[in-house]
Amino acid sequence: MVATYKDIRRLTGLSLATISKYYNGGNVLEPNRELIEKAAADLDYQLNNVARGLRSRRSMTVGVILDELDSAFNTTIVSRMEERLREAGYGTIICDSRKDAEAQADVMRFLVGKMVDGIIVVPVDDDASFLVPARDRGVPVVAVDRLVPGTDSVIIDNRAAIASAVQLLTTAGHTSIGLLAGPDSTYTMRERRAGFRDAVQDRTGLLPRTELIEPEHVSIEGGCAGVRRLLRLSAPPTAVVCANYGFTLGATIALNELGPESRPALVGFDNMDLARLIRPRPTLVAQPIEDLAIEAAELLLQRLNGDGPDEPVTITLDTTLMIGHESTYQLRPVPSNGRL
Amino acid sequence: MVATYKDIRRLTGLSLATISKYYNGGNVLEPNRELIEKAAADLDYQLNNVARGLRSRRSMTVGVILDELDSAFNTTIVSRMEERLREAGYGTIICDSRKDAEAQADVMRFLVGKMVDGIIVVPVDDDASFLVPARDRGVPVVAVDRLVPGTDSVIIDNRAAIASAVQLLTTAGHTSIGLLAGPDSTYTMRERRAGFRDAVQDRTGLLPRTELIEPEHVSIEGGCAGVRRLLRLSAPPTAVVCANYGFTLGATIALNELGPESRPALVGFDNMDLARLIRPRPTLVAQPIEDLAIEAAELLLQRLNGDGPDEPVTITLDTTLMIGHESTYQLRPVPSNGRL
DNA sequence: CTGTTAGCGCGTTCAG
DNA sequence: CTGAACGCGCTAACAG
Repeated sequence: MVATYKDIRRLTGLSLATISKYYNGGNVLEPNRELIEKAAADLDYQLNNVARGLRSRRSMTVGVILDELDSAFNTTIVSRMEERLREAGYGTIICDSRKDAEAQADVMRFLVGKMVDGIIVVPVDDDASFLVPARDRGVPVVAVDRLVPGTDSVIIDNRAAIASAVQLLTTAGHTSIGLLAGPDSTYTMRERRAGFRDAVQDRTGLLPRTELIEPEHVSIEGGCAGVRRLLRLSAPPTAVVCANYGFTLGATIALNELGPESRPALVGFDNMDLARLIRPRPTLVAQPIEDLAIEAAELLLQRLNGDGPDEPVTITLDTTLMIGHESTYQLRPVPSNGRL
Repeated sequence: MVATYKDIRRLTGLSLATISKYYNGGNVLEPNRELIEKAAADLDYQLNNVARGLRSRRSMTVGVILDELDSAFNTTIVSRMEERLREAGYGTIICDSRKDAEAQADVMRFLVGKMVDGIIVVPVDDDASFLVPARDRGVPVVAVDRLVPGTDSVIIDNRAAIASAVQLLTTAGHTSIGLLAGPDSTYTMRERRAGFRDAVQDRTGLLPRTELIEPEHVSIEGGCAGVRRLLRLSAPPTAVVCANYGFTLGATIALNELGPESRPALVGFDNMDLARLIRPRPTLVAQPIEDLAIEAAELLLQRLNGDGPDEPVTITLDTTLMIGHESTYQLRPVPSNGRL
């Protein structure tokens, strides 16, 4: 049987109130303090945070809803959040929505029923109706990697991210650039695609040929298939930009099967470990994933302490272009059109 | 304010007991049932699992302690466990021990204080003393990927795993094989190293030269450094076996910098995604990571339902040797010594 | 500073 | 089948 205040009372003769005060930082006479500490040690006593939360209405746990668990992106997100949250005394309940809106709504109800004090979520799509249960109960929500109107959000500057990739390529002389991007239903994909269009138009003065934008299922397979499809075009692009990590993996796999001569330039997205594994060393748009997680956790903690901003805020972080081996972004042979 | 039974009572005129019964599968008269359902819908009522757990002494949450969060192995582990556990109604609190025994002990106390019903853990080392708080409170623990005496464990057959790699290499004619393995303090490393020794002796009739066993810091860097050190030996091995995923990555990186002629054969460990990214396609000892997670979750659920075996059990799963491009495991040039 | 008395939201006896 | 009463472990008023 696990020990409770009553057991400590039995051993010390003190009242429950005194014991409670001891555990809540109140002033307790030195001899009593010692009595309690001894009894607690003897009983191997452990505070019951559940009962405690019943009164204080704080479970000291937060829910984290990810759209998938086994991706490098979300792995880093979880890791950093858990670190920061537990530091602040919070437990982290993770839930995988598996990119399914219904599952996401289920999970939200599940977490609300678990009385979590706050929720961090990477939403599956733009439909924010799943947030209702949290709103109703005043549970603060922070969205990550998606802009959710009316809700605290921590995102990256997706348009600038893609623009930096396009700029690198156009500077290297590319004028025909393909993009591998997912459906517009996802915020990041929509933004990156728009960023691509704008940047290409901006840099080359032309609208990108629509064939160069390949809407694909967001996955490694999609990246493989997409790059192959791009290269089968009558006028294939000389460079390809990948709008996320899965596409980058897939495109790399597909390109590995090509000879170096016919290989287009490639700018990938995300994961930095990749840079060390693949030859030629890839050029990547690196997201500040850890900062994304830390900022989100910090923002939620502020809300939980009641000292956040009055209005919902949006925190936007910048990406970094990691230049790889030059063969990954330069034309080869290099028919420099004078831009470089 | 969030609704409680009392609010439902107010709207229905029923007693708390009846409402409780409704939510716990008891028989309630049809009209009353409808009353409750209507009131619950109006109030947007949500059962308070915390209060509920106070009495039932079940928090319906389990703790999962990993030695690191951002590794492909643990990512898969978490993903599958969360899936299975939530299916069974349990929330999953994840904690990262960061391969630190003290942090692990902290986390254990944290979880016990959170009244988790059970714990799944990938322990950092062989010291099982951190389990005491759980034992004291009768919280069932399942260890994953480590054999913990007296505790339910789900592991792979590490010796056989390495033996399969060695067998492949010796069959291909290799007699001088290096191993990249971590310190003996980790169960898996100890087992894989022992498996290596046994297998080499078994197959070649010789004890492996000790220089060929490189104890390294378990990391990508260790893999890089280890393989370079092996190749600098006066008589470098013609093949290298990696005892984990990090080493495999590191070794691959290091080998990428070598010309194909001087490149030793390589058998890696773990992650299957890797196989698709790297050229030449690597040969890998693939662990059934998902099964590891599922079996562990299943075992814990049994314990939570009180219908598990009387004694602690050990579940051992088998690995699969994934043959990559033949250049990754065959001698080149092939001085077949008649074994093949 | 300490003890007493009420609950927190819900589950579980018991009567009825 | 339903209702009243009590208790889960702890915190928050208030008195002393």
